[in-house]
Amino acid sequence: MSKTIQAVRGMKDILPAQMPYWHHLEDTIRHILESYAYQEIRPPLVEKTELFARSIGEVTDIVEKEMYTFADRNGDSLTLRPEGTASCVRAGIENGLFQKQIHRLWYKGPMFRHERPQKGRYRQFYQIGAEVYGVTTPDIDAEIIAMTARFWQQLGLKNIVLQLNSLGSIEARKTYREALVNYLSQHSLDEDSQRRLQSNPLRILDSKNPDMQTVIQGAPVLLDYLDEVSQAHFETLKSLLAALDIDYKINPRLVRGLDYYNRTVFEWMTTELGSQGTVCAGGRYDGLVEQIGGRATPAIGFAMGIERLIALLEQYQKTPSVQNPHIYITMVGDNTISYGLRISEFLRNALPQLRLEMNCGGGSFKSQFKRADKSGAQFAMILGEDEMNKQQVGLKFLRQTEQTQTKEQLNLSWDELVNYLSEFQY
RNA sequence: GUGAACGUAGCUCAGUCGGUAGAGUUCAGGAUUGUGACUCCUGUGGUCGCGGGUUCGAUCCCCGUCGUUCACCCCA
Repeated sequence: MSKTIQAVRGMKDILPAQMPYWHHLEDTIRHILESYAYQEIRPPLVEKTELFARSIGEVTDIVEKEMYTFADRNGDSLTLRPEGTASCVRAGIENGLFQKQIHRLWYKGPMFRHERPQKGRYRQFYQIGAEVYGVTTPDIDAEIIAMTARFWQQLGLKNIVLQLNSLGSIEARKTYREALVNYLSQHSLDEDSQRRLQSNPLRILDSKNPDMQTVIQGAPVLLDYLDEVSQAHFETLKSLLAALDIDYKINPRLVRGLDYYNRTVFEWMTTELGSQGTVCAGGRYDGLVEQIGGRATPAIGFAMGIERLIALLEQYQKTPSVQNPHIYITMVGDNTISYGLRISEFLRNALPQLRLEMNCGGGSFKSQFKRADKSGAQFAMILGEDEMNKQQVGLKFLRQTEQTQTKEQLNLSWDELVNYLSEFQY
């Protein structure tokens, strides 16, 4: 034990028992994304550090203290991506995807942030995200939100609520920020808030400290500072959501942690995961492409935390179980192993859908049967010297279903076996 | 980064007011010389997270460290 190497802190193995949840979630989301005409993109996991510093914001926590940054052999500073949007934007610019075109992109994969691990928060965690480039109008905001709502509905997840806000234009946000800082500086703030006054004053509005609530109540409201265009954008979005019957709650204190957001921001939250309740979040970042060096291109996107969604799925247990083999092959007697191998390869040729598990590693006949039972297989195949000499197989039902009234063990030739199995409903 | 609780067999846990550990389960074998699920028997499996201190003696007490969990912070 003392010399064993453990996984690095905050990085977990996703074990076979969990895989059905992951597959189910990934498949469901991917099909929906495709039904909205999104196309997958897979940028590298590593980028130049500067990319994240410039997009996420120099003074954010992510960039200041949470990135896995290291020097490449040539001295370049590289970083394991802490989020997906920056890479997508970079890839889009580099490959000329945004030249007066509308692009709907999606990605999935691991992200890395050096945070203290906690429920729903890991140092390597998985996100699925989507982004749309080239659309200024709020129709796309509404479509994106409708699509995310469809995710939860399709996955059978309840109790996820939508919070919505508008940050206005970059200029409006700046004006508001000044007003807010001005107001807050005249009041006594707790330690965290004092720190945030410099870095991200809008965050102070989100403080959980009860002592801060009265100060927060009296603070100027962001929505009052919205420029006209942003206001109209927001109004249209709200009416579109109403037309789609999508419930939402305006949260004037909803600010995203990343600097690049403007106008629409939204968050899907649950109260069932402890303090990490945000399951999906996103918004507009109309200035980002230009900021990274591309031609000015409006954009909107979101990302969701897969571990958090899986945790919800597990609570509801709305998932198929692990894929058991259909047949477990047991063997006794001389030369029956090669007979078993030949039959199993023959069957895999004839019936590619079939899941076969060979008993490997020996063991008494009894223990082979125990393994067959444990494997969850529908059938045990028995291959002994008798069967081999007659070029047959024994097939025994291990489980009772409507289909298996015949509980008798069958003895079949190879061809009969293929016929029998091809008509069997699993 | 801050705080709290916890680290005993592959898994779930008990235990020793300080005298180097036990159950269930898993796995292997047997009762049933080629037939699982129930039952019974036997066996494998632990430097009690790691390092140091106190002590005749530490898994237990103390300190440190690593890890886990939860909360703060931050965020998906």
